[in-house]
Amino acid sequence: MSTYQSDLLRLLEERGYIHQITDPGALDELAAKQVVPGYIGFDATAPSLHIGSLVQIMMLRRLQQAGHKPIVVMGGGTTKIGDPSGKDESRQMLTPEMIDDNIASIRTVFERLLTFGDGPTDAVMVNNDEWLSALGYVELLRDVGPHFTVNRMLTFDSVKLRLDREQPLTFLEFNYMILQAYDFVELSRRYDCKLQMGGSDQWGNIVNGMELGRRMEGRNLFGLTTPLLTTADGSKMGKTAAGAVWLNEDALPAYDFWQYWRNTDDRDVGRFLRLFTDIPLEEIAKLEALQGADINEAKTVLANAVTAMVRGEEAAKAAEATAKETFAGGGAGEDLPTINVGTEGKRIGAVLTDIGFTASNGEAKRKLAEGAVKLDGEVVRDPGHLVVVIGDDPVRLSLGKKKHGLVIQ
RNA sequence: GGACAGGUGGCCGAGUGGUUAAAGGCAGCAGACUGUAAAUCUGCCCGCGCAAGCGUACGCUGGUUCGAAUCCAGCCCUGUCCA
Repeated sequence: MSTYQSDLLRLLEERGYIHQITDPGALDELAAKQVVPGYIGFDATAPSLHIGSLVQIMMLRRLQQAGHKPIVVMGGGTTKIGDPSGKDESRQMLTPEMIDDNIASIRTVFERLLTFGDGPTDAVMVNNDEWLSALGYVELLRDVGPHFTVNRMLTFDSVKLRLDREQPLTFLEFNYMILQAYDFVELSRRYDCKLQMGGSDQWGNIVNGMELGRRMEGRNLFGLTTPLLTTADGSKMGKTAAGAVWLNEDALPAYDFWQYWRNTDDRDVGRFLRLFTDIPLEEIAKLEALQGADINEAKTVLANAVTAMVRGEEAAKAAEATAKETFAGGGAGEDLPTINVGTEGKRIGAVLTDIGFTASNGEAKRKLAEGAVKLDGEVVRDPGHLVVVIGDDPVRLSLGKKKHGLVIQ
């Protein structure tokens, strides 16, 4: 299987990105002899992507590392429609301004991971709204419509799922796949884009795009999907109780981001190191081989590498230092969340909620009753307890073993 | 437009007039055990309040009743079938 001649496919293969490829042989040949522009589409529904998208972003990074051209397609236009796949309900509509703001915010993360510019292998970011909004309805029906049969559209998982679950699928959403397919055609015209990548759930959409390209323009296009990434316990990546693990700093502090990786399941460590870091494979093999508690070392390496890449070297260092002090030393690092209670002090329940450890005063009280709350290592159970800080020394506040923060005056 | 079925807490899903803040499951949080892992066991799991207590909640709006998620009417939404 791993007899690829191109750097690209070898790299993707050995690091575990490949689930399916439409025509591996031909793509391999192409990638070995020329620069292959490839794209992945991203959602613009929120001001930040979360780590569920990180595999895709990494794939673009690999593409560039292997000497090809990554194209980041922001779904500004398709966001106006809403992707029906996997969603229970229709997506909420966003205003064009919100979408633009989201894209600008998301771009900051891409700029850390890809090299943008005008060179042949520099990354570019485009918004599919550019061409989708320009399409006239009649024109679209005439040019693209004939290449889709409703019969086939109905067989797509994204559609079938909704229908099977007896959930609504609006005509608007039904059109999503057509517009998405059209993206590929447009990108092949503009950038001679040859390859679309995505998660395995995008296979149908990707194939649609390829076919449309072939039928409309006679182009030979390729598709490649990654395995659907789940954690070892079977859950989808990127969601925690506190919410999604966002890539943008203002959506999730670096310390929490770092902690997410530090808490990786043992069984995922090797896989994640390959997918989400540039660490050489030999080194990963060594880390992966660590047994028992030693594997924590590998988790730290993982957390450092990913945080450094996404948030910057500084952020990673600060997060690691804080974690070390907090967990190993029993002290408190500077990077912990901090809350100010002023000179008057504040009731413990309010402090817990304000710092974000508990969602409500009620939950704070329950946790107090359970004996999960500590101030400077001392269990506090009284919900009426007033937290007062004397002088400049912060008080260390803990909920359970993992959530720590500092209370200052 | 018509007939039928349905809309319950983050999700799934019981409940069909009275301790029902609403069974059970999942997810989540905490405790024990550990390695900031997994598995397992235990507790918690609407909001406000230090507390007594209060306020919200079963699609929406009204009504019946001492009392409704449960009955009635209208409306909205979804599905299936018919036109």
